[in-house]
Amino acid sequence: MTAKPKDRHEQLGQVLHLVAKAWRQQLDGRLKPLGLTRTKWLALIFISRSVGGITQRALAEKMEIGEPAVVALIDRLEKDQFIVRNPMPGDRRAKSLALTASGKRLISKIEAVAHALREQILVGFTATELKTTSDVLARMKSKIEAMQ
Amino acid sequence: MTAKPKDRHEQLGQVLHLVAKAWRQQLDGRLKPLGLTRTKWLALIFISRSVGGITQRALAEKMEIGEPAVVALIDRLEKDQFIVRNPMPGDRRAKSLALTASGKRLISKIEAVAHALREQILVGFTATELKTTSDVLARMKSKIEAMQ
DNA sequence: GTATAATACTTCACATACAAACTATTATAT
DNA sequence: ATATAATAGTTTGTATGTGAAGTATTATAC
Repeated sequence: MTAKPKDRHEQLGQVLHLVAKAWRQQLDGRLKPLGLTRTKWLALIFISRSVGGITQRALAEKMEIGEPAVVALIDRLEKDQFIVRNPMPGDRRAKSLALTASGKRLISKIEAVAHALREQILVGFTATELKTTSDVLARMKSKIEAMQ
Repeated sequence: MTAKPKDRHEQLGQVLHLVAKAWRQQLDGRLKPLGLTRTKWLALIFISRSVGGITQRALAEKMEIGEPAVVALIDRLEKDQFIVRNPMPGDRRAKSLALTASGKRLISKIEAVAHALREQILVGFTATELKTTSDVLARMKSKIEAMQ
């Protein structure tokens, strides 16, 4: 009795989670000296990449966390003086998040560290391997998301 | 100017995290009707797979979380009556974790749900694709872990 | 054989997530 | 035009994580 193809990949899900976790932990470790936690640097990156301000609602969606989590997160980042809540022109309900000068200074350091780590991790794989992996992961993501 | 190979895979890290997250969220959603959270069902699986009891320290290592997190987790699982803390023969410092009858009943349901989801996600990929992806992810994990 | 170090668990303070309920504002339906 | 919906943000309660410090027990060094 030969195992079905899929059975030979029972560990794939496990490995997937472990790699993702290890990657995050490496990045966390390297950004910690800058006084940043994962949630904080992720938020800073999303805010910096948005042009003309971003609402808390939009940030919550990009980060795939809830609005209450964003409220607390923004509270902390504001206390750190990395960002500010500005009024949103045309909608008095919403707030427009923006980096402070101090926050902007951080961003380039964050991006540099993330880029260096990615290079370190991806070196040594063939273009074909990386392409297949990217494709498979992207298709898996679509498939999972299609499950509602 | 052509992009270097690695630059074409800048999104790989992002996709990797998003797939892992989507997968976890699907599983979370399916196990929620059983009254379980991710941390709880993960702990139950590790405990059930250990023969002859497992210490909190060992569980923390398998789950890759800290000991204080395990203490709180075991408190909750004990309150749910899924597990019990037994004295560890030969070492009065340690506790031996074991499933209750109720906990054992849960395990088969958890494993069935996880297996069904994995099947759903992995169907439609070729054996080659899955093998390459598994290999790449496993090598990435080793490489990251070798960074200390 | 006792001082010291390591180990297993716990507690505390805090960061971070979710769900549900609340407030203020804006949009929609009639 | 006003009653009703939806939206943006907040608050609250609970679950879950980390780091630092504490307690009890076991192992090690001399």
